[in-house]
Amino acid sequence: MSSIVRGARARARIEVTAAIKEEARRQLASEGAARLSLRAVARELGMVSSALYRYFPSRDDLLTALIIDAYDSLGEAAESAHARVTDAGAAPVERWVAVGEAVRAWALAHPQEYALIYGSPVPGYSAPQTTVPAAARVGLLLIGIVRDAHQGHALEVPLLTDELVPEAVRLGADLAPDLPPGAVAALVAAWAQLFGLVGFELFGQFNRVVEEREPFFRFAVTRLAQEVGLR
Amino acid sequence: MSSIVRGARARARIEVTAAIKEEARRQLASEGAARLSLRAVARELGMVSSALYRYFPSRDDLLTALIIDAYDSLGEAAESAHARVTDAGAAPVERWVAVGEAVRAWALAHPQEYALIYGSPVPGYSAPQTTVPAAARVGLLLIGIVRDAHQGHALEVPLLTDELVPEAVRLGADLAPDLPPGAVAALVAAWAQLFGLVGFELFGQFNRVVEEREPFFRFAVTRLAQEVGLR
DNA sequence: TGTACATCAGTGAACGCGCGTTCACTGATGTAC
DNA sequence: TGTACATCAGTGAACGCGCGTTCACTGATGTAC
Repeated sequence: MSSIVRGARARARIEVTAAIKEEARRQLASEGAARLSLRAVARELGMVSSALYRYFPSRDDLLTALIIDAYDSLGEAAESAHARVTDAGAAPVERWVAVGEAVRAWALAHPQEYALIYGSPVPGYSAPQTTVPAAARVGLLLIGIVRDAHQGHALEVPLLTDELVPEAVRLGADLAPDLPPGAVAALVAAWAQLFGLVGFELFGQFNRVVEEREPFFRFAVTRLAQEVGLR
Repeated sequence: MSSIVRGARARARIEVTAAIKEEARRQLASEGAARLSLRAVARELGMVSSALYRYFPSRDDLLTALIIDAYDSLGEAAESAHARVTDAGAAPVERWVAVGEAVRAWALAHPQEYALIYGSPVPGYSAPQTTVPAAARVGLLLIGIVRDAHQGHALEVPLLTDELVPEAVRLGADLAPDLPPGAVAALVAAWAQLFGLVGFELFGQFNRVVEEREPFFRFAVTRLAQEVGLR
């Protein structure tokens, strides 16, 4: 069966599945993940709650689908921002900053979806392995930037402490065997710190502290790029 | 009335209030903030749920009390770790690292309380101003370390970008008028980034990525200290 | 020191609500011959 | 092309559960005289 010619059933299934996720995302935005309710989603769609079970075997499976979508949506936003500046010939630092700013912009535009993937875990729910590839996209993008800088001999490799050498070597072998371990270790730290900046702004820790958030973020994320060794 | 000689009522009130918070904290640890239930707390204490209303006018007020306690508990842990190394004559970088490690250790020991204060906001709840002083303790500690380094002429003041100067000046005036604005801006960024490292570890982003977490954290938090200008 | 009254912690029933999930069913869509 | 049967989306009722909050009450503790 081609992917275009389809029976009414197959087409309807795709559309209804999309509508369920869309409505669930809407409720996520106003209520948060903990209060996401299958019954409320069904009600809003004019269905009976038990009908949702034709599409998602349980509430957790719906959550998982939303999580994967959120990672993918964020990943796509970051990737396309990165592609835009790369095509314009931007240097590694600018590419790093562009990714950082895309992550921040996406987070501000989708706060509850951001909370779903980078906030406190939903109690009683543990994300299955299926979320891993989508979750890795931003990280891979950052690795790619550092790799390009390294290949262009434009990477100042961060120094390691003795104590971290074995773990840095292991990390390097896992994530980017072609990069110096010091760069990989600094990169992983910067990756976590980037989301620290975004989370603090989004979750209100900057209220009554930082006011001009855009320039502040640009300042901080540029310094992160330099920390990793980009110039 | 002295604070020691008290009637049975006053003493009982203090004890019961403490018992309610303690049990609530226990439930927080196993269920998370969103599932914290007054009825469950009362049940566990052998009381009737309506009796809790003699102590906390609503669920949100209980949450607020837990939030303040959590900030204070974290603040105390950080302050006493800091005092310990300071008394031993540690340099600013070591003091910074000690505070960072205390924050991480507290977070690992109290994950749900950490999530309550630094994780995604609880939907429908907004923290009142009463939480502010407790929330500021770690930040003030970090400012103090940078101030001491500056007074001892051991601070390498971070450079500002032109675009951030006005905000950095404002931040400086607000938080530490005696410090150079560049140091304050870098400090605020490092503060957010510190919690980014802790949050990523705690909320599972480091699973299957970073394995030797203690040396990794020490590496990253030491670099943060250097970023701020500590030597 | 004893008594009358005021305070207040805790009870138990109730209100009104929402939730996830199961199950037997109806009726429309799809498939094999 | 037409018919018999299989598939499956959606229904409606039900199960069993938990929640926050209010309210009139009882009885112990505290206070004033």
